[in-house]
Amino acid sequence: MLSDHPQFTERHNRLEKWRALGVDPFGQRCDGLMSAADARALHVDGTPHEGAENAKVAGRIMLLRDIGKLIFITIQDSSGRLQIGLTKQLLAAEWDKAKLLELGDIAWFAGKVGHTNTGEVTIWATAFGLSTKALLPLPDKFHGLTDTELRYRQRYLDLAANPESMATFQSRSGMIAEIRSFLHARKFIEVETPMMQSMPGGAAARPFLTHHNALDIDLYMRVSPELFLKRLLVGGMERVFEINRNFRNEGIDTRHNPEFTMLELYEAYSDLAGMMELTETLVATLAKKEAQRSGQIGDAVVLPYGERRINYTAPFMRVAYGELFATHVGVDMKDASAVRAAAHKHGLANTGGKDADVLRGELFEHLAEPSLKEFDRPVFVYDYPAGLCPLTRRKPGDPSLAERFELYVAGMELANAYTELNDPMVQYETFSSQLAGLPDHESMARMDHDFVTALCHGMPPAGGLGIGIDRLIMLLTNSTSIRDVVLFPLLRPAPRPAADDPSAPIA
RNA sequence: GAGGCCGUAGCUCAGCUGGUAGAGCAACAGACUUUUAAUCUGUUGGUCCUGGGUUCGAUCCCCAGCGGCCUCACCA
Repeated sequence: MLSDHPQFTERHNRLEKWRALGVDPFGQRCDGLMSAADARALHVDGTPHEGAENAKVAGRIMLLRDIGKLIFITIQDSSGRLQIGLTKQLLAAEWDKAKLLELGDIAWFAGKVGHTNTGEVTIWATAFGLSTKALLPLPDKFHGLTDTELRYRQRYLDLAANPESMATFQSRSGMIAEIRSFLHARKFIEVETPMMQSMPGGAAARPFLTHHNALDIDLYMRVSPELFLKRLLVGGMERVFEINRNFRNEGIDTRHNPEFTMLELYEAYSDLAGMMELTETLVATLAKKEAQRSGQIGDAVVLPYGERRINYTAPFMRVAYGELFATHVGVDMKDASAVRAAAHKHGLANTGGKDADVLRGELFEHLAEPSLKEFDRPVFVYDYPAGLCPLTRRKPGDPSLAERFELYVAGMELANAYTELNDPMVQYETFSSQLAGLPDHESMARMDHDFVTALCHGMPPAGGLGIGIDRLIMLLTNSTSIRDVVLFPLLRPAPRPAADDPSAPIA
């Protein structure tokens, strides 16, 4: 049984009626189509009721009003919706087929673009055909699909029935194209580095483990492309970027999906300041395009996000890590004993065994980071404690600080950038001390000898930047859950229907 | 991993101090040549998430499980 849906049989009967009329219900190629939006644009002031220009469109039947010898159908394609009028008078011999069309079917229509008595732009069909018979019905034609679980599990229904969802993913695609074109204009080249790695590095995150049969080795899904992209700097690719998936075996919530898309880029001879300029320009540019798309005019770029409105007009705010720390923890970050006392006071466990910078990081996360969601502008936080950033160059004149910033928008970490560390000896020692002090899953990075070797050959001074693409899309499309900007977010597998044989082999 | 909320027809949702369920849309039969979520007449459709318990009786109360959402924890 293909489907136990209660309407499947009725629709299958309808399919047989099409066959009886000599029509292949799973159609074929259709030439000369235009989009519904383009067809609509053929209707201008002065166009007569019955129309002047010819158009041919195809799409899914979303609404159908059968008034006897006249049928109004609203089709939807990726450009939007358009009304088709089918009359017995114009279609004569094809009328039996017109009466067979039903909601959810995919069909094409050709005719002149006119309008109805009430002014609705309408193609008065003189020819049409079934492109694909739908054997299952669409969700409620008015309410769409609201069940969040079904929206994620059956995204095709969400896209077909909920125009806002389609719009979000169209925006996503457009924004990623913008990012590529922005970087190409700045002479970056796009590369792809391994997603399956024998040693996961570049970020302190739990990896997924998998296995290669022929080589009989375990492999990790990457948590970051960083160490490979830097090898490319050593090789002479001076400006590289990758937009691709990272995989982190951690919790799932509104801001985290186990696989997520990162933009990571490296620019030789640049530094943290260069990355800040690039980030600010890129994010402000994208926000401006989105604001224009939604009809905003003028120089200010303000986009809604949940309950608040974020102003993306450059320059963004800039605040030193230590400044936020002093304000919210109430202690000078450089005063190690005061930091330890503060950690103890705020009940952080095992204060004794931890590195002082780890304590600083924890205090910051608990006390300072929450305040970042109060800002209605993007804010760069810079000058991080060096111990939290093993792949980052120290600040000239203050080795306790690292040349790093994070960009926070609406309290979300959106971007992370560094002046990259390129001293192989410092790198080696940092790796070593990180591995010695902490359990594996907490270590900031694992020892990667080949990476150290690469640095020995010389990596140019560089700035590096990572931007969480999903989060960026969330902010710009006003989506408060990452699952609304990831087409197929990870869910627990749906329970297997009882009728299925649980021992059936998986293809 | 912890807490809160939720799960009723294909979809969107009502309902009940405990007495085995309703509406709209969709579907089916019919009417209709200018509709706009078309309208009108008639009809079909339910493991009230699953399994226990309490009770004369559970969709409703209790416990456990499954799934989802939210908050927190985890988290370059």
